Amino acid sequence: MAKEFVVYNTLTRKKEVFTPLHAPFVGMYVCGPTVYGDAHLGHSRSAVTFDILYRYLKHLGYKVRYVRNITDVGHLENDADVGEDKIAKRARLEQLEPMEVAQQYTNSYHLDMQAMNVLKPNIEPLASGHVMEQIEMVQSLIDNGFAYESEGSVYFDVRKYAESNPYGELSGRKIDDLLNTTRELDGQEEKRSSLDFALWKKASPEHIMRWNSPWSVGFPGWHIECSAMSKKYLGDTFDIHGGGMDLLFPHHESEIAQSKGCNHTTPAKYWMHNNMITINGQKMGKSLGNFITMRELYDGNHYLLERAYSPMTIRFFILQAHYRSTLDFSNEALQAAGKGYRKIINGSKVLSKLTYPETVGEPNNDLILEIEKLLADLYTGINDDLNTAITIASLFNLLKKINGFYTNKASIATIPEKLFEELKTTYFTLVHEVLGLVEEESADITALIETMLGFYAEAKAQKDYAKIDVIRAKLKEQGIAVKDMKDGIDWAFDEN
RNA sequence: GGUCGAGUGGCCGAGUGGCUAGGCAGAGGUCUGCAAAACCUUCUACAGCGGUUCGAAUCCGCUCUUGACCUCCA
Repeated sequence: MAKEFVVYNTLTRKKEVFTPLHAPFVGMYVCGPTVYGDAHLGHSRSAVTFDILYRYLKHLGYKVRYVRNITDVGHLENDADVGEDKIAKRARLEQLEPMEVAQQYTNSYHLDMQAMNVLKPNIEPLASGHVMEQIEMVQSLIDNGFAYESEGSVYFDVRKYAESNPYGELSGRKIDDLLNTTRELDGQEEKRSSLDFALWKKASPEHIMRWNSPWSVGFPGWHIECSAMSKKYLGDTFDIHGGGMDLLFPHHESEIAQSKGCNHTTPAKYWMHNNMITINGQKMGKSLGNFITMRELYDGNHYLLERAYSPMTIRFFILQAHYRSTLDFSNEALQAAGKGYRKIINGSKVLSKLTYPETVGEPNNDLILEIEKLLADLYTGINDDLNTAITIASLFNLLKKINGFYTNKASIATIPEKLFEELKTTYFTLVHEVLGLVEEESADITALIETMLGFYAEAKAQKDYAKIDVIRAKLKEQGIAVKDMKDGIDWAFDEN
C-alpha cells in the first residue's frame, strides 16, 4: 500500500514528504474561479488537479477540510475601465445585477465541474459574503503598521513589510527588480511605492458593487479575500494552499504578506501550483481570447474542435500529464485520451465480472511478481507528487494482465486468490475513487443495451447473420460495440 | 529588459547517469460467419555543438527555439 506521500512545495522549491500539521486533519485552500465567464479548459485543470489531491488525501485516511472560494467581487481591471470591478463591468454590459452574473456563472461552473466528477469542496465561500472579515483583516494590517490609508483607499506597504519579512519568498522575486519592472497602474500617486497593492479601494461613483468601511464606501482589493477566508475556515496556519501557477505572483505572494502581516505566521505549509494548458504552445486564457470553454468542449461547438469531447475524456486528458507540466491542447491528444479512458473503464467492467476459479492451478511465479510490482507502481506514481501519468501507465500494464485473465479465465488460478482480490480492489479504488474516472452512461441505458443484446443472442443461436449484422450496425450507430466472445456476448461503449 | 521554466519518436506525454514508460496512430499476426475487442510481434526519440564520465537523452557550458510570470488570469 501507500508509502510516503511526497509533494512539490513551491515555497521551498523541493519535493517534501507530506506531513500534516495536525494529523489526522488536513486543511487545504485552493483559489477558485472568478465568476464572470464560463469555465474553460484551464479552470478544469486546476479543479481536477486539486480534486485528485483531495481524493488522495482522503484515501490516505486524512480528515480533510477542503476550501475553494468563488471570487464574485474584487478583481480590478487595468484597461480603459480603470478601477472598475470585473463582475460589475460584465453586469453593466448585460444589463444584469452583478450578483445575477456571478450566480449564473457560479452555477455553470458547478455543472461543468460536476460533469467531470470533480468533488465539491467542504466549504465554498463567496468573497462577497466575507467583506466583514476582509475589512477586519485590513484594519489589523493598518494596526500592525503594514498598511496605510490614502484618499479613502488602503494599500499594503510592501517596503515596510520587507524590512522584517522576506517579501518575494514564494515567487523568488526581489524588491529591486520589481521596482524596475512594475508597470504604471492607476492610483499610483496615492501609493507610497509602486510595489504596494490595494487592500481596499474607494469606489468611483459608477462602481456598482460597494460596501461601507472605516475608510470609504468601496470594495476589497485583489488579494485580501483569500487571506481572510482561509484564515476564517482553516486558521492562521494550515496545510496546503493550491492554485494555478499564474497566481503565484502577485496573488499568492501578496497573500503570504497579508497573512504574515496580520497573524505573524506563515499561512500555509505547502504551496502547490498546477501548470497551464496551452493551445498552439501558448497559454489558454481569458485575456488572450484563445480559450475553449467546457461547454464548447462537451458540445464540440468551437471552430478548433473536430468533435465533442466528453467530460471524462477531458478528465483523463488532464490526468495523463503531470500537473506541473504544461499540457498542450489538440484534437489528436483529446481523441487519444478518449480511447484511453474507455480502455480503463472497460477494464474495470471486465474485472468486475471475473471471479476466482474453483480449481486451483499451478502458480505462475513470474506473473505473480509482475502483478505485485504493478500494484505497487500504482502507488509509486501518485505518491510521487501526484504523478498520475505513472499511475495510469501502470494501470494500462495491469490491464494487459486483466484482459489476459478475461480471455483465459482458468489462468486466474495461477495467482493466489488473495492477490487476485487485491488486484480487483486496488484497480477499482485507484480508478474510481482516487482518479475519479467513472462510467459516463447511466444504468438505464445499460439495461436497455442488455435487452437489445438478448435479441442479438437469439439471432446468433439461429445463425441468422443478416439479423446480427443489422443489430450490430444499429448499436454501432449509438456508439456501442458488440463483441462476440467465446463464452457469450459482450459490449462496450465505443469512442468512435 | 528582469526572474523562472521547457525542447523526448507521426501525435500526446512520463522518466532520468547504465534497466521496454504509457496512450493514440502505423505495420504484421492469432482469434472470428464477418467484425469488434483482446492478445502477440514490430517501426519511428531524447533541439544543436562541446565537456565531465567506464557509460549521458539524463550532469556542466555555450548556441538556437520556445513558454510563463513581472497587469486581472486556473
